[in-house]
Amino acid sequence: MAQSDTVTRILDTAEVLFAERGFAETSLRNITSKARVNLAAVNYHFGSKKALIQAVFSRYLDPFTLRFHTALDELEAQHDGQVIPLETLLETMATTVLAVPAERNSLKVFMRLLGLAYSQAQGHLRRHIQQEYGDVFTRFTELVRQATPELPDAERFWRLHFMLGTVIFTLSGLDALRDIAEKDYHEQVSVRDLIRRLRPVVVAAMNAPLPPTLEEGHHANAKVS
Amino acid sequence: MAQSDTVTRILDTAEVLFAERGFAETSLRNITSKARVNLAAVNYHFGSKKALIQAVFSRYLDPFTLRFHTALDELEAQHDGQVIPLETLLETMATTVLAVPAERNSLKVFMRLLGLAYSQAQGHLRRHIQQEYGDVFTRFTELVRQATPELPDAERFWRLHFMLGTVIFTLSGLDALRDIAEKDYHEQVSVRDLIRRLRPVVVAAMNAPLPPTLEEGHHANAKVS
Amino acid sequence: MAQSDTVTRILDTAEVLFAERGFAETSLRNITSKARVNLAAVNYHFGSKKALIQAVFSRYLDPFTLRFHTALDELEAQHDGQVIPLETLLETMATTVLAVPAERNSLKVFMRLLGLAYSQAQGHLRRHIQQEYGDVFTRFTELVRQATPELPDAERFWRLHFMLGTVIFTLSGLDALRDIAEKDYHEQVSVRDLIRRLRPVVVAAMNAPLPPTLEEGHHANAKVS
Amino acid sequence: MAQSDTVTRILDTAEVLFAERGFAETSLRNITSKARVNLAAVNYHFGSKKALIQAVFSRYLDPFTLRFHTALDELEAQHDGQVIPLETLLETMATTVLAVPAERNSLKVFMRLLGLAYSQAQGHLRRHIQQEYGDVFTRFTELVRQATPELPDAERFWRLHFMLGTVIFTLSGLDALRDIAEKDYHEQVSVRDLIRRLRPVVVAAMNAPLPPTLEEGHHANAKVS
DNA sequence: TATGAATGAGTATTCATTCAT
DNA sequence: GATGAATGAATACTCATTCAT
Repeated sequence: MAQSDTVTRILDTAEVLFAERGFAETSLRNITSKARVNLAAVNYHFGSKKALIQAVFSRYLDPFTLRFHTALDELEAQHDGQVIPLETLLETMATTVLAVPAERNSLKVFMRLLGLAYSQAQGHLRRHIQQEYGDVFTRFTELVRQATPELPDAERFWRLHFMLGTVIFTLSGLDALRDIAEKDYHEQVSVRDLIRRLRPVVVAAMNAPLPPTLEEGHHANAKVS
Repeated sequence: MAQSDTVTRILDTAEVLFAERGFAETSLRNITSKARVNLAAVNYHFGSKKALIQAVFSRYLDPFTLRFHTALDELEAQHDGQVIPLETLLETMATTVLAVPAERNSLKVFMRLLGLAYSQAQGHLRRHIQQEYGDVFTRFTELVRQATPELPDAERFWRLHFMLGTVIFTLSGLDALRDIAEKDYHEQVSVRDLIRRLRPVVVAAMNAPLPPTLEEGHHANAKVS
Repeated sequence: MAQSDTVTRILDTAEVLFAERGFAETSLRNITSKARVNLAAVNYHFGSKKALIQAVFSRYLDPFTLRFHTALDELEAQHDGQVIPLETLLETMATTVLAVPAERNSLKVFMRLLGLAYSQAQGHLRRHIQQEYGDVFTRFTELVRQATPELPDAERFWRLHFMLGTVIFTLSGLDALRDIAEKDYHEQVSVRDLIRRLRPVVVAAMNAPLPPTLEEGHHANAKVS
Repeated sequence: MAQSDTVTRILDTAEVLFAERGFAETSLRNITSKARVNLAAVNYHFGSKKALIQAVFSRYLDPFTLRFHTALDELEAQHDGQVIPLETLLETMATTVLAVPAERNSLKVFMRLLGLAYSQAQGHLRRHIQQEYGDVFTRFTELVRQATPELPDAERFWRLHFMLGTVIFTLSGLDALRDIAEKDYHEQVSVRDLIRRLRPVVVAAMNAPLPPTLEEGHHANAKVS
């Protein structure tokens, strides 16, 4: 158990420090000294810093993938071949996202990590995530496609990413925003509260009217790369 | 020209490398060697790496602030005390954002930098931006407030940040997304094209129905920190 | 032995180089390259250059403090509550000072280091010495007080420091002075020889007549800051 | 006059900073920025940092040498071939030392600088001082020799340096000692006050009985290098 | 005469990783 | 299975000095 304990303490400490400072700004010394673990333990147990970063993500994403597949299985069984409404799909995803960290650490940390995964120069991480967890997202987007037949494929693709940006940006920068919100509007904002606010916005965004096509749109008058 | 040249080359190189790899992952050696400039030149001209980072932002944000203030002045003059419609405000902002980098480097870099500013552990940078450029955003949000009187203040605050997330996330991760989009949908996506797609989404999101209040909403059944 | 060896070699080399050139003029590169040790070893074993400087002193002062306390214990036991004569106290201190470096390196190095500790801009070092080794000096000065009841406290304070200056200045600049002395007076001067010369001078200085009080002294006629 | 002004400001600033922190710890940047002078000015006007250090000393020592020679001329004229008493010689030296800085900056700075000259690794400085100002000290020690005919030459040499140590150590570390003295003995100590205390001590020290010769002294029983 | 720009060599320190035990 | 010691490479930054103007 001593080994397992060491591994767990490294992961627990690493995820918090990564979320707080980013990957490059968190040294193995930071992690091992805060975790009260030998400096060489990370390389011993994980092999490298990169592998540790991936392990931190796996601890969240593995159970998420499992649960999400199960939830989608149930949804499909319930609807028995019929189209699952968009709102139900989004609802299900939100519920699953919320459920996983509830078992473990905090949702905030998870979201910070997701934000970092996108913004920081960790190509290996993006590749790792894409490779290990791409399937469930492909399945999900296919269901979304069926739920929004009127949307051109490209439009749907972009809108899904618009919304991904909304969610990740907001939840990963939650602390800073929450501070401002509380100071200016004297409001206590919980993650659950934020999800409540997100729902109608996301739905409205997905159902927004289509943009004018390029032909009938305004003429570009400046070159922008 | 000698001084100006060195300073400019440092800034040009730094902004590209920062955008590609992030701040911590870009060393002064990286910058100076790629810019073909002496290693000590950064500290000579800027004082520190932090100051260089801030200078990179200032080169975008200074002209942006200037132009945006001017544009808002014009808008207010045109509407002569009457409320400026939300779409006009968003349109104006988009135009200004597009105009500035067009004079300089690329919009993509600017957006990547903005994304990094939010996600990376650069407290000094967030403070610097807030302090130097907070005014024009305050002015803008006040105009948005007048354009959306039916929205509660807190709701407007969050929706603006939802949309900020959408824009920054999408535009800052543009390259990766564009690759996928082109592969899957055989579509060439320009920034201008993306802005066209963003417009109806943002408007719809801002005008989405209000969420149910907490009292009448679903009961929370899981604790999420 | 590996660890002990590296640490010892760093300390041995550092104390010699510090004594020769001073702290600021001795770089960690100087030390590690001369000690045939990895450049990072100093930071690994000591944490910082400051800590190394303090460690160099501790290696002398720790055994000195121990021995001096023991010697004073013995003196007090011998005199059984009666006042210990000043000359005995000075004799004991001299003997202890001589004994410690005899076990280790050279007295000359120790004295050079002490001189540096006072003259160089190493506030941290003065604080460290004061804090770690202040007790034994307090004990010593208290015994000196009892041995010289006729001296006003302030006068005794200053005279002790006058003598400290004599000893440290002479012994720390020993090499240069010795060169001159040998050239001019064809005399081989050992440290032991110098101590012999110091004894009557120090005793006479401590027992010098009191200066005229300010009131009856010469009137100051020039302002000196 | 602009040039002269620049030179003076550099010298004024340099002597203060050198006295506060030492030579190595004071950079040309420190000096020039505090003096509000161009960074290249030191090298322009003095040629190098070493030359600046020497110039700082010359500004004190040149007038000192002049005055001291004059004072000794007068003394010799007054005593007309007869031996000048030791106390008179010491008195004259003290007066001259006090007089020079009174015209310029502070005595404390001068003494700090003298202390540094001895303790810091500035071989060039010691050589410079010896070479430029050795004569007047040779003249002075010859007069001291005549005033103390009973002292063996070597003994006189050492005692003079003992006293040099007393004076330089005390006056150069004055600030720290003054702080302690004021805290412990509630005494305000001026330099003039300290000189008053030094006088009887130095005289007593110079007149101390001769030490036992080596033959009749205690036998050394430990080798000390 | 004076200075802003530039530079090559240097500083202490930190890094992830390796290795012998 | 685990760890203290060690290391080579890199980090940001500072230095005194030079040089073109």
